[in-house]
Amino acid sequence: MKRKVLVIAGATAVGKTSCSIAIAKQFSGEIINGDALQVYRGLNIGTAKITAAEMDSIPHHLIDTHTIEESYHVKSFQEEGRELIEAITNRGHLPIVCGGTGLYIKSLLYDYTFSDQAKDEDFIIFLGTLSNAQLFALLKQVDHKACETIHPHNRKRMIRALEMAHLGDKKSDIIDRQEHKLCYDAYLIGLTIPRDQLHQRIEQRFALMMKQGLFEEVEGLVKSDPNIWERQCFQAIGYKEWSDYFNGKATIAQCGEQIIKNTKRFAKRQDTWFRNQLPMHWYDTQTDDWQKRIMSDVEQWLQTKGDGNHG
RNA sequence: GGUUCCUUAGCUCAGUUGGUAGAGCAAAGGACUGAAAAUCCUUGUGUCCCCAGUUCAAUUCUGGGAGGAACCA
Repeated sequence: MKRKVLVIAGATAVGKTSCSIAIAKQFSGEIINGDALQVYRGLNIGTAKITAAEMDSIPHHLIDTHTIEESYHVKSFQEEGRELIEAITNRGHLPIVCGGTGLYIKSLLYDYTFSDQAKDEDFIIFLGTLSNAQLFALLKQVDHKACETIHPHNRKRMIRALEMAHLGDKKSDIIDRQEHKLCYDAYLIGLTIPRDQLHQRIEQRFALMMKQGLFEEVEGLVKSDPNIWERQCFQAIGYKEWSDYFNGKATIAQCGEQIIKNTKRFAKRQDTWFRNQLPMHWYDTQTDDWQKRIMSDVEQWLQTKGDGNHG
């Protein structure tokens, strides 16, 4: 029988965190963070990370597990997430994945496979010297099928596919070998709210972040690490935008505008992902009874036998 | 009060020697299998401020009106 996993997903600032706490309390759950950037210690305000007080003694996992010098990847998330689901289930608790990183959540729930092969840095450096057209031509030779889904301008994807082929397992072959079915008896909750209201919430939340000391947090990180701008974690919205300020190219207000704009775009991409990539059950947080409906739907789902046919 | 200039997409502005219009930004939609808060793709009908005149035809020319800007009193 498949393990039960509850997922709470949706765009940034819809209210996933408070929803997850309410559900965890009701069904004795433990929360697995599904946000790519909340694993980094020190990135707190800008990632809207849950505070110890907000956790309300609900166990949380995959938060603050990495330093800002480290890099985190889907593969690690998938491995650690699966181990956690196992452990939490064995404890008699309900695993609840809560977050907004679509790829992470999908790779955890489905049979995505990532090889163990080590990187060939020299090869990647070589690929970096090629033009887009050259990369595409090369990919066409080694993995013709992958070309169908990778746009010839998307360097990152072309380089990765070429790397996979170089290491001996083509991207298209790996995908063909998968069943593309849920590995768990998962119930996916998608939180949503009309776009214009989400935009308002994003603006309000940014103002709150500034009040809570976002700028000071960034300033502290900049002072503590001379290479901070090259760190993977500093491609996060709410952090990367400040480089213009520290270079003297923008004011604090201008950086703030940029952060709000990027957050709105990000929220749109998240919506698109969850809408089209995963079998979500949507709940509009504008309706009065959305929490009640979630509680009763989850209750019902918990009583079914794990056949994985939800969604 | 006078003179000159301005009014076109959500915003900033091009433009049409008269044949109903297009850039940037914003926005919307989409893709996504080891950076994913990343990376990449697609999308422009709008009373061309209002009214009247000239004209086969006016957003474009003429007159009037409204709103705005600068300068002069």
